[in-house]
Amino acid sequence: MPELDWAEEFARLARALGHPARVRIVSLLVRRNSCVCGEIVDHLPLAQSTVSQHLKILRKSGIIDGEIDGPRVCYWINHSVLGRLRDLLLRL
Amino acid sequence: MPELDWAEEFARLARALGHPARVRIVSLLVRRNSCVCGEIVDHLPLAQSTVSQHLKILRKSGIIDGEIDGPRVCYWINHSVLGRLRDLLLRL
DNA sequence: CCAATTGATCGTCGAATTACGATAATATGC
DNA sequence: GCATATTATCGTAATTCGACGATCAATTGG
Repeated sequence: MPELDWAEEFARLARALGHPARVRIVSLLVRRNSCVCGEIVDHLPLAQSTVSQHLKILRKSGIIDGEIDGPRVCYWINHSVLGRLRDLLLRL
Repeated sequence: MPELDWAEEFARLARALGHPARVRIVSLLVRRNSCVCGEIVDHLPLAQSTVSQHLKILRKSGIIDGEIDGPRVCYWINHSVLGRLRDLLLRL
């Protein structure tokens, strides 16, 4: 990852949270510590493929991490990245 | 404005800050208290019309307010809305 | 090894975003 | 009233987003 202007870094993180489905996913993961993809799909009124795309966007932003766990994929919050966003917002 | 699900409210505010130019505008206004449109344009590598569009997006989100001041338009941060976003992020 | 389960990826479509130049609107100052 | 300055809006083109169904890939259980 090349070094990023802070405004770009902030914008990238903000944009990752710029969709209600992604906000709900993050909120769910914050409350659950970790969650398998299928459970996340069950919590949203969206097709599995759509949720998968949102998960990909969140993962690319660094806000969540994921790992294969048997036939499933487990996701969780990357608290240091989320903390970074909070930090950037507080000192904006 | 109809009542909004909190995740949608959060997403709307996050999306408003989901572009580096808008982050820079907000940052400038935080530091300056208030600023006339022309000064904002001078701080960004973008055409006047593009900056005007970004200002409109920020105004629609509620994060900034604006008021005509002679032939100019003065913009400033709406701290209660920005505070609301901070609050939502902290208790996410 | 096969069928079933789980999740990612592909292809596609309509809608939204971002950028710009050109133009319109408004206020000021002469 | 008129020219100037300032900002918003319009029209447009290129790109990205968001949604879906269909399909592919990988793992598990039998």
